[in-house]
Amino acid sequence: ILRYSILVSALCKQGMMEEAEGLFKEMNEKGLSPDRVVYNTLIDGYSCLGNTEKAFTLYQEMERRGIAPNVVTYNVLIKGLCRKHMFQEAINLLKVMDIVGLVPKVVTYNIIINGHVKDGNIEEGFKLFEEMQEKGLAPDIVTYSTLINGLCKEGRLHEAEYCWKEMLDRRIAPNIKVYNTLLDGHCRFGNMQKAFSLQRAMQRDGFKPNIISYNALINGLRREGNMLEAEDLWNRLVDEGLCPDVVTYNLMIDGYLSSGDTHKALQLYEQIENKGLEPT
RNA sequence: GCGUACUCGCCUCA
Repeated sequence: ILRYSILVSALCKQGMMEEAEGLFKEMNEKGLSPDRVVYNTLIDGYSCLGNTEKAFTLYQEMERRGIAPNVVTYNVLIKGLCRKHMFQEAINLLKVMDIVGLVPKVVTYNIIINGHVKDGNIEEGFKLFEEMQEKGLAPDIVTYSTLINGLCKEGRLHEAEYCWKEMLDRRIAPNIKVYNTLLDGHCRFGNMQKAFSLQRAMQRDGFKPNIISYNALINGLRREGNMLEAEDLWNRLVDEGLCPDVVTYNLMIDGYLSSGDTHKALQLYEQIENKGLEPT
């Protein structure tokens, strides 16, 4: 059953639900009854694909078979609802949890807050941020990162920095993801000076910029039409042992095309053969 | 063994 659940999880992450269902059937036929983890995994798979109906069908099925949903079950259901912007339904599930005696975790709130952020409604996110604390749940690094991300995406960088400081005041140690979030915020709104100084700060703090950090910076330069500096960064990341990924290629190709450098764009396009595809 | 945050695009929602 452990092997199955690992396999099912891998398939769900790839969105290969037919295959996952196949394994699920196979388990049933072999008389191995899928446990809660397997159900949660499948429900999560469908939630990620936006198939809420199927997710809820499985939820009902597990209840019918006497497998009690746990917090993770509700978390993944809530995630699916948030993805479809069904926030009221998500809140209703919180109530259901309460009725069945399950206590939402920080993760549960983080999921909903992120849903609001992706929906462009950060104010709702802050309301939940308050609410979770009233319930005695302490925001963690993901909570802060989610809120900082929301503020950054709206160009509210001062508030993002304030939020960042509050996080540090609470003795929550930053990680590379939060640094990248803020870094991208500065890049996105044209403050490359700040972005580079933040990059230095993260290094001082012991975090080596990763490919995501570089992509954010390159994207900022690309927006400014500064492909020369973008190339410098490309070289630097390679020097540091990082490998440009599909995103890096897409950004550079797009930048070269915008600046009319079709040749360079084509060169990169050809190099990409060994990798994944490119949109734009 | 399952769930939450960061970069281009896609998908999804309205």
